[in-house]
Amino acid sequence: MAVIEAGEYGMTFEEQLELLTNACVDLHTLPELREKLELGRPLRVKYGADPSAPDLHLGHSVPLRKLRQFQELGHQVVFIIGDFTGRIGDPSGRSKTRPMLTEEEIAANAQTYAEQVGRILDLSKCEIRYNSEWFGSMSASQMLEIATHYTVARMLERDDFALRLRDGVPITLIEMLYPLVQAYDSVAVEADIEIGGSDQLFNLLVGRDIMRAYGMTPQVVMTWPLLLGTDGKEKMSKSLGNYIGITEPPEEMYGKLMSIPDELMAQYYHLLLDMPRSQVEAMQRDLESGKLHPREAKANLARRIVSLYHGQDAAQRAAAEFDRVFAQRQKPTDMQPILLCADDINDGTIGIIELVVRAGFAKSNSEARRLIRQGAVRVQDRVIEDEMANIEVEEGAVLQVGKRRFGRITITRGDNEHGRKE
RNA sequence: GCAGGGGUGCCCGAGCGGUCAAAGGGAGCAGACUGUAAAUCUGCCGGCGAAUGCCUACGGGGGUUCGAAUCCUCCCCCCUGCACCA
Repeated sequence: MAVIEAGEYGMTFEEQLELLTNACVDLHTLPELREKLELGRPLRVKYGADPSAPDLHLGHSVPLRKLRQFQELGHQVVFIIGDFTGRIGDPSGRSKTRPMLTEEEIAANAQTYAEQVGRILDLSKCEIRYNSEWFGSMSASQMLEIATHYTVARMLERDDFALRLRDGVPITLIEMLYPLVQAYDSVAVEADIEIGGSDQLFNLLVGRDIMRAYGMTPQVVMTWPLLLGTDGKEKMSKSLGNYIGITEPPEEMYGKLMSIPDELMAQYYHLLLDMPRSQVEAMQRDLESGKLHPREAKANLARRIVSLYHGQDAAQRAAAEFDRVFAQRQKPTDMQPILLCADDINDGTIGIIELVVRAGFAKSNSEARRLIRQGAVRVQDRVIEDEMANIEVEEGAVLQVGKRRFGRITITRGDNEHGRKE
């Protein structure tokens, strides 16, 4: 999974700089970065992870891929797991209380996290640190001392604090302390550089101040844009459901990538495939002039991204499958089974509503009924419009709901357990 | 602690005794159109039911009423201002 193509070694200094700063939004500061790189030693590049959300998506992959590049250039990645803060819990954001995590949960999350990160980074070369290492044994007075180095006014400069204050959304004190805690991590691990998403800019900059307060050379801060989600409107996030997980199967990933709005392609090429700006612009010109069909550009994008996580063969197969189902309107080669057993079948038939629910394509009978009324349900390519219809049960018969959900009837013998929990 | 303003469906938000499963928007789903894109248009969007309908739901408990999301009461939570304060 080469992040950097041929010629990665023996890159000139300027080439390295260009690679590392590609797509970067904030850089504090370029002269300092040069200076650090010129030291000629492996730099300590810090990245913080939140152990409460172990599911990684392509949005997370942006900084992670950047870390990978640092790694390839011989630098030391320092991965911080924020277990100390995670254990405290925090009513952060709007009104949702972030759950307190137990040690076991954090350990489990960290494990899941590591597995996923390992798909992008060479974990054997990462230094993984838990911040309870230094905070766990810290005295209250040491903790308070950290707080002497920052003012409330400066904390309120942070956009989301300012907005929440204005809108009357509560801000707890612990939230104010978080940036300091994160900043102190940089002191503890002696970070040379800290990278993150652009939403982290404030926290990363606090790190610089706190390091200075502790008599250290401030870390260089670099941030990358937050990747927009598949809806093209909001940043990619699991809770908004507009994400593409890095562990998703190739077909799924490919399909989701094909469904992004065209306007998003440039960003995805730039951030997820490291295409330099000049090339992105060239591509956009070709799209505008009609020299390049958007569909082609998107298919190429999807194939290349899927390749990163599943290899070229899988990406190729996903692409072929996609064309088969959507361009040629054929059925997918693999369909999820709809398990039915003798109990479910009356005189060789099953009610269409029950079938749709059983297949998992509707959460309730009402929903199934609606789908049928709307002409979304097909059995063996025939639209079923009568919600009372009984369907002949045949092994291998295909149920389709909407454009993309397919299931294949599979008859099982023996007692039926699914669907009737009592 | 005092005063005032709030808590409504997945989210935002209107309703302020019956006509409320609750306006409107967003999200979601489906249909049309397409490049499974976006945009647009149409429909759906608590559960059970073939259906008249029934059940559950407007922070929680109790009450008034023929009838409560709407009124009273207690409790919980949030916000704002004032007071208090190391």
